[in-house]
Amino acid sequence: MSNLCDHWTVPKTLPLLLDARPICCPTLEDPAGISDADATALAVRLKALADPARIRLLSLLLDRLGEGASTRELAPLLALSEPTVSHHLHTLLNSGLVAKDRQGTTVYYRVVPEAIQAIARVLHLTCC
Amino acid sequence: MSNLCDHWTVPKTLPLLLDARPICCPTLEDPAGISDADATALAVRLKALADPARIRLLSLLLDRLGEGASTRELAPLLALSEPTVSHHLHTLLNSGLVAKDRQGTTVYYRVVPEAIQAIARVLHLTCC
DNA sequence: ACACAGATTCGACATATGTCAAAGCATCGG
DNA sequence: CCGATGCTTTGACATATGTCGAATCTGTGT
Repeated sequence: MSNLCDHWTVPKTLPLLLDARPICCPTLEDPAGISDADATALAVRLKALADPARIRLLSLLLDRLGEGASTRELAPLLALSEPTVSHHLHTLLNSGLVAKDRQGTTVYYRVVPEAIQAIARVLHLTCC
Repeated sequence: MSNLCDHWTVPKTLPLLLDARPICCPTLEDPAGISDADATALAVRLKALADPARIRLLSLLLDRLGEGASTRELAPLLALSEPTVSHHLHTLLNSGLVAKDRQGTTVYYRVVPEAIQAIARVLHLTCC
């Protein structure tokens, strides 16, 4: 379990880390506040996190930080079908919150803690 | 503007602060990870945050930390109708992210930084 | 009581989202 | 090459969400 190769697929759709710009940027005098593009980019990440099933999924993956877990393994723990779990994992993958690594026929997903930290940092900087 | 009375309405539907339990709670041996109830509670807050319009709304309110702003004032800045802005403010209010204070006929909304900090803390503790 | 200004609620609509069963892919072992 | 195993995609469906115009409500002043 510990000697898996490190072929973790980094998602391409979104950068791994946000550029940590807070929601309220004091140096900008932009009267409209944060830009629509920045707001949308942040919303995409938050949306990926904002679902009970995906939060429980992340929770389970955080318990298996080194190894990761497969769709087949996760589905019964969430009492959801495999297609549904696959769909949620896809969402998490697209937003950079998890990475995947194919090991033969089974695909292992693991959490990407830096991505969660990045969101936490944005929110923290917003209200420091 | 600075001598407004402090009648800010604290929302009743959700506690002001989360109980700051991380997504992965190492002290629990719960095989199913975070409980469904906790996951849903966290998801409700994140969902409130996970929308571009509401993020921009918070951004604008963060620029007026002391005074707050009204629906009428905010709607043109977002290029949205007043009912829509009212709806978003209601969502933010219900999740504890903003508070409101009626001053005559106009209602002033202000951000509740502690609520955002609480979410940031949960995410930070999750991946520390 | 009345009219007005501001905010919210209502009704309607289009779109997005979560879910599953069934079908389709991909990889490994004979 | 073929079957078995695990994962994903597709199609369908119900529900949730964002948006607006119109109607309604709430408080202020005359």
